[in-house]
Amino acid sequence: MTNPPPPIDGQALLDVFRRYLQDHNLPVTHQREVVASMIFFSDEHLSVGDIERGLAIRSEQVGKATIYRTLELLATAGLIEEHDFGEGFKRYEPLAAQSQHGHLICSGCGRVVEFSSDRLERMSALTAEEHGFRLHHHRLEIYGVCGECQGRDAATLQTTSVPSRE
Amino acid sequence: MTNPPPPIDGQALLDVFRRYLQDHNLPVTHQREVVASMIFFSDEHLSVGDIERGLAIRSEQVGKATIYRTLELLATAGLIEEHDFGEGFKRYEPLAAQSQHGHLICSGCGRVVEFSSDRLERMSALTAEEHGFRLHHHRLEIYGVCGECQGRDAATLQTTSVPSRE
DNA sequence: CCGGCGTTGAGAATCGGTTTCAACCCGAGG
DNA sequence: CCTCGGGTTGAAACCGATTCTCAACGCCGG
Repeated sequence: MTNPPPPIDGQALLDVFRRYLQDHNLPVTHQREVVASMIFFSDEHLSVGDIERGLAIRSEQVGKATIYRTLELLATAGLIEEHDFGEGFKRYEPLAAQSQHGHLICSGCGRVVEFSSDRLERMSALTAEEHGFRLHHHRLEIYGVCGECQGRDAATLQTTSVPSRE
Repeated sequence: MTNPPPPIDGQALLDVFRRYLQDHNLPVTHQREVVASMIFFSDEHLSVGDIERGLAIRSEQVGKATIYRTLELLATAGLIEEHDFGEGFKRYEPLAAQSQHGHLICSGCGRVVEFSSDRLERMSALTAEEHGFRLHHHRLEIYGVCGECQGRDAATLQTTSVPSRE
């Protein structure tokens, strides 16, 4: 049930980002470093709001335009991945160069659990091929209710009558 | 390789929707019917803009607030599905009560091809179970470049370096 | 045919995200 | 160090999608 803690080396990613900037003749600015750090040193899927808030707590003020621009850079560099879980905004996570993975999303508490699967890899490659597509990447999201929330819901249903609405 | 034309019976879905409204003591209004029809009788993944435009062509004027409200109703009723292909707005498609499917999205032309796969069904069920989740639904999107666009890209690359036929 | 209650729709508000542009900073060259 | 120039920054304006507001309206049971 508990997923293993991500073995992400934020410092290493940050170094790669610095080198990426240098290689592309782009200035290594303080803002770029702190925004990148926020994501690299987090094991959550952060939203831009999360990043803004986190920076404010650290007394690092960075305009949101710069946050978005840095995220775009990081995505282009292939160091982070953008996700849309249908909340009306996007979330970002450091991209462990390792294999791709899917997301299990709890409709109850919003928790996101990552998983990877060779089966998934093989299947999407096969499917793309069948339709003449050159595969770039895929995105699998499984929505459901996690064990905890199932327990809570069951308890709630005991104490309340059945609501026809939701 | 070509995907079969959708065997969606729009009329049946519309009937289900009417019954759903009656069962929930909600008025069956003209607006609700025409908005639902737009989606039920289309085999595309329509955006709200598409729906507005389509209704305007039919000389059916429906406020966008009502369109959104009807879409929410339809989604709650489980008759349509909401999709976000990262275009900055959402798209909707009638939900054939049948099996779920995934989407192949061409990064070149934006074309969306549907596919279904028992393998996918089994895999997501298994994955959810492994993590203690009660599966609700899943969403698989495979991004790549379709055959046509691959051809066009190849041709473009030719003409930029080598003077040849168009 | 009536009345109540839910629906409708125009417009305003919200909200995530992008653009603008003048001030500013990184970093190569003196 | 100092200087310069192009890329970067950020406040605010802008944008498009979606939601909210609220008075007028229409469905439907009686």
